[in-house]
Amino acid sequence: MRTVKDPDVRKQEILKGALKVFAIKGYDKTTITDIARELGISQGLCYRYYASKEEIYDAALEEYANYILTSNLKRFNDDNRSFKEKILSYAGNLKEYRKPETDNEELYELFHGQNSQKFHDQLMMNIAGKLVPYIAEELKKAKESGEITISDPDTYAYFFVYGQIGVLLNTQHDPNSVKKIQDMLIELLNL
Amino acid sequence: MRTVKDPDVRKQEILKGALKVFAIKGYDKTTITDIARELGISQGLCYRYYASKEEIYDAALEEYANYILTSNLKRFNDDNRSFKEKILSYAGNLKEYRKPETDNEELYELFHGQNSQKFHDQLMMNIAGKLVPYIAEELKKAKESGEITISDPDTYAYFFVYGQIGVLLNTQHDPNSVKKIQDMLIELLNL
Amino acid sequence: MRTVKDPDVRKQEILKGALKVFAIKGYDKTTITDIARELGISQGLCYRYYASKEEIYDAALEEYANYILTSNLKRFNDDNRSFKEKILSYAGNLKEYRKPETDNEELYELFHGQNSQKFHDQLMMNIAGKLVPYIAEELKKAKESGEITISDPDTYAYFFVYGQIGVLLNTQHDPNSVKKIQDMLIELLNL
Amino acid sequence: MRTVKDPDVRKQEILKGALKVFAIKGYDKTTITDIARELGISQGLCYRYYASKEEIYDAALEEYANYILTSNLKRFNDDNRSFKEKILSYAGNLKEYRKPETDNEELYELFHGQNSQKFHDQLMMNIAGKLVPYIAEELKKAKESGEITISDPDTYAYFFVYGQIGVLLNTQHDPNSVKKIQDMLIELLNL
DNA sequence: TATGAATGAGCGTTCATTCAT
DNA sequence: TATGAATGAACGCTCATTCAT
Repeated sequence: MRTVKDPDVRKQEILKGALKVFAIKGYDKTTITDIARELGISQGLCYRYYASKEEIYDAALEEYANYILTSNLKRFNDDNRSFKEKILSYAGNLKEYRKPETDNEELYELFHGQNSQKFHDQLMMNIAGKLVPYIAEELKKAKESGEITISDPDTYAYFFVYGQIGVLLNTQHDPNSVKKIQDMLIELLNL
Repeated sequence: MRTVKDPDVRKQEILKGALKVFAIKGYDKTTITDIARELGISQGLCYRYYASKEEIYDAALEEYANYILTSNLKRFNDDNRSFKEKILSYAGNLKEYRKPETDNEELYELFHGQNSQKFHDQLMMNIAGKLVPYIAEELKKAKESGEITISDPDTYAYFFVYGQIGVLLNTQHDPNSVKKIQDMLIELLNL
Repeated sequence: MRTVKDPDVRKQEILKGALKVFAIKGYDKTTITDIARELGISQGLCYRYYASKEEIYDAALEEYANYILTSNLKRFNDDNRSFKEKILSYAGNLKEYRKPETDNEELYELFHGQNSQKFHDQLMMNIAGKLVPYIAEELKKAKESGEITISDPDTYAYFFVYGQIGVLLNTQHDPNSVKKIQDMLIELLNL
Repeated sequence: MRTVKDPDVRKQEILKGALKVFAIKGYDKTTITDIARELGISQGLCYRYYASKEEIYDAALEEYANYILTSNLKRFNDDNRSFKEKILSYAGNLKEYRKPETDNEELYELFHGQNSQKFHDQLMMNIAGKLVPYIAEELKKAKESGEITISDPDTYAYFFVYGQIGVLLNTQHDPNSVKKIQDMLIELLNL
């Protein structure tokens, strides 16, 4: 059975299948055959679109990180909201990154498997790195407008992004974790 | 050339060699042969002391994490110091975890290689997890003594540990990173 | 040099090559590399068709046992022959199991090597186990028709099959062994 | 802890320990370390008395085969018994080879393990080979004395020894197997 | 474009054997 | 004589990658 598809569609499709398998089994334990079987294609085809397994992995991780970031920033960039609203909502956003509205719902469950820890951490780190500039930007604006008093917005940005991830990473099963972070932020920033 | 050594010495020696190679090349790319060659022993000998490559890796990571933690806590547990002193010094301590006084100096340079990112991250995560309880403890004491006003010390502990690591991780080449963190902490905690 | 073949053909081919090498060197001393080299293929290919060395061995032994059994039963099941004819011919059949009419002629010589003793024994045991039910069936028919007088056909079946194998095994180089067995059978069963 | 023993005692001791482990685990899966551990000695010591693992195995198998043979022949060689008594008792003897009177009782259970099949078969084959001459001798005497009428005692000897083993091998759990063989022998030989 | 049979380098691991003590 | 740490060759097996179809 030989199905011909538009190259761009195929490329995207491979990424999606790879993402799922990598998330379940982790990089090492995932084979190209696994990915091909997941998609119902041959291994050879993967190599028409990506030069190596590593390239597929990187692309898949990047893709997913961007996807999460984008859906989070949608709410974050809403200029009608105050700094306080934005900064407080972001903890909740991050927590729910695993509940995408679209067709990735099945992934939600995957990240609770044991094998996905490393993937999970890497994803978090990737997202955190991308998120920092946006938070820094907000902090700078808030500083200029006098809403908050801080010395170095960049340091704060790193600190807040990674700090929140740390809390979320370690309190995954605490339903109040978001609330606790928000309380803390209010205290710390005198909001 | 056959050199017989005390089992405990050998076991430790293997850990040290493994640590170095893992740090340089990362888990996957490191082979048992690499480790054996590094130490000038046969691969078979590694398996006399550890059951598998993974066991060696875990032991090496754990060992190093404990080493760093211990040397940091030495200063941290000094009860003559005030809360402020302790909390401010800890950022500096963490930053210098790669400059042990003893014989691990050679490792210092290793962590800048490209392949060590994953190892580095895992090490950080491991240390962070171990560190949190101590920070939480200090925060609780400071809260009770009225030095600071915070709602939930546990959340703060995660937040501060991971937040600081995030800053350090991303500003490795900024000589002022410690100073910046300290300034931020003073502001945030009104110290 | 890459030769693509039909999977079924390849699978059979591997079995045949494996059979030869196992017969020469025995299970332990045979490596997958040996088998691959014998066939002029890569070791990896063996694992595409069989999950392990043991699986290859079992399949090869089984295959050959069935082959011998089938060619023997062809003559044995000829209902035009009397019980006496059948039971006497079977010793000769078994002796000649190593002289297949088709393309296995080369195997004939192999079973005289020193290393093949274990393989040889196992093959014999396997065939014997498969043969017993047929002999038992014949004995039951002959008992019912009054051709012979025996108490327990099943016991006789085991006894006769293994007994004959024992003789053949130990008199491989005696050209009269078949004749001797036949004489004995005539005496024992008063045929 | 270093225990010095008489060389001959040690050599015998090693054989006994090896026998046990080989019987349980089979040749391949048994390591020299296993044997050494069983005996509470070092692996190195095994090599002072035997040149290789295979030599230990062969010696152990041979030793045990001889042991069983000897204890069986004790009863068999009793010249006060008639041919009929001897030939009928031998099936029972063989069946009980695994119940030695002395200190090998523990071995009795071992031969029921899954791994011991090959060892078991080899042992049987070995014993059978050794037993044939004695049976042949008895048959010749009986033929000369007119107790039985047979053409070629040697062929009969192989046939009877292997035939009986075949029955015993395949009816291990039938408590009447010995009785069935004896009935058959009486019929076949008109005893 | 797509398939999947075939390759082959390389891995983790085992263990009979050696030898410094 | 006895130990057991050390060796190293070899094994079974995996899998990213290639290529004939």
